[in-house]
Amino acid sequence: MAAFGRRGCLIKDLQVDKFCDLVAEVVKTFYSHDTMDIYVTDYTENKDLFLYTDPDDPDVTENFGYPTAKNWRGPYGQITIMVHLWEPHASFTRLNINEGDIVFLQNVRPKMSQDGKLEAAIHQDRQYPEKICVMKCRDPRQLAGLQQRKLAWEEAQKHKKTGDDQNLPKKASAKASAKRKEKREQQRLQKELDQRELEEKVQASMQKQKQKEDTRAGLNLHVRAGFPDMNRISTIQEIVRNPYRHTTSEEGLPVKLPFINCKYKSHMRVVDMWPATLSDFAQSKGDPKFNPNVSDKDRRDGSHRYEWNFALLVEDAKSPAKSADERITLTFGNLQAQNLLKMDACNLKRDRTKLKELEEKLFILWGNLWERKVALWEEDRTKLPLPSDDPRLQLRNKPFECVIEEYGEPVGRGGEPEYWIRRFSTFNTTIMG
DNA sequence: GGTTACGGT
Repeated sequence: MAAFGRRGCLIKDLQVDKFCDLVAEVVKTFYSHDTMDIYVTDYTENKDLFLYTDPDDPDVTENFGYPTAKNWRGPYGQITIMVHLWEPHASFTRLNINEGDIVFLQNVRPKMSQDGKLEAAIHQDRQYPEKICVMKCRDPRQLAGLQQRKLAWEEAQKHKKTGDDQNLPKKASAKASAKRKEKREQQRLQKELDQRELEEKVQASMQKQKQKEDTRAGLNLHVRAGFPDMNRISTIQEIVRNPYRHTTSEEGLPVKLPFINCKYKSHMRVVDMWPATLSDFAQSKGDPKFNPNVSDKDRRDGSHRYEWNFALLVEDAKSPAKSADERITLTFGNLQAQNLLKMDACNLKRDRTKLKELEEKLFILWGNLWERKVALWEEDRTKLPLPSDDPRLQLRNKPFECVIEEYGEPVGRGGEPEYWIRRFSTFNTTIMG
């Protein structure tokens, strides 16, 4: 995965041929057969950019021989750069990005146009031809900086029009000067306060926005996933076929790794679970059936030491799985389950209160899936999993956002494992009770 | 790898 914001910079700092990443607002798009131009701004000024003049600005009486943009709707000034997109970025952008969107642009290559105006291009990645370097930003922290610069720019434009900064006296006594200094200091403090307030407001509004989008996407707001700045949503296919598993050995031979330690952000729906008895979701470490390598210590106090041990079968929120390879199993050991449930394992066969609590928590996650699983079995011995849109299932559950962690489980005794099993679980994902 | 602050497909 590309390092996020490694070469992040602002339009004001762009230099020809110095690759960089930008977070910017799309103000205009134009496409033609297999390329696309996007005009983006991050509300910082670069004097090498094309000057878009405001036709309503009385100060602009002539354009000094520069071309004007007649139908330009703003923003005016030198804060917008044209970025020329080559495939595959062009198609992706044409389908997924609209004017007004905030985008994260990777590997932007600034260049000079023939008439000396700063422009940029995103070329096809030679090493990974499928890689898309245009992403829509949703994350509050990434958006906040841009929003602040936008507000600051708009504020500055307003002042420019009313001419506030021209009312300062040209000459002043020392006393007046000191007074002005004090006033400036006050203004500075006030500005700092305003800024902090603004930041909080932006944060709050972004969070609200994210919630709104999640609601629109039909996501379960009671399940919270960490890493809010990870906004690339992976599908099961992408996770299963992670291209980074294919690599090269020291001898230069192709190698397929059994697993990769990495994390994905996903939108998932639960379609089955294991084991088939809810009270078996926690197991005693002293039980040799569950823990074959049970130690004397475990056996001694085993009856009091319980661990979570269950699995969930999930599929993509957007597309009901057509085949088994469009689903993955999430495995929950003690740590992952504690994080998901915010509950400690215990003897669920004895503690009915905890069992009820678990049932209620998991209901939030999987809706009526459990009761349908039980009912279908009792009706005519129908077993899950079924396709999630199977009418018999009458499934009423909401997909949720989660961080999925991929890891390898070593198999074999002694030091060197004989082989590894590729496993998935959730990470930093919690059911909010 | 395409031409000029439009063109709006």
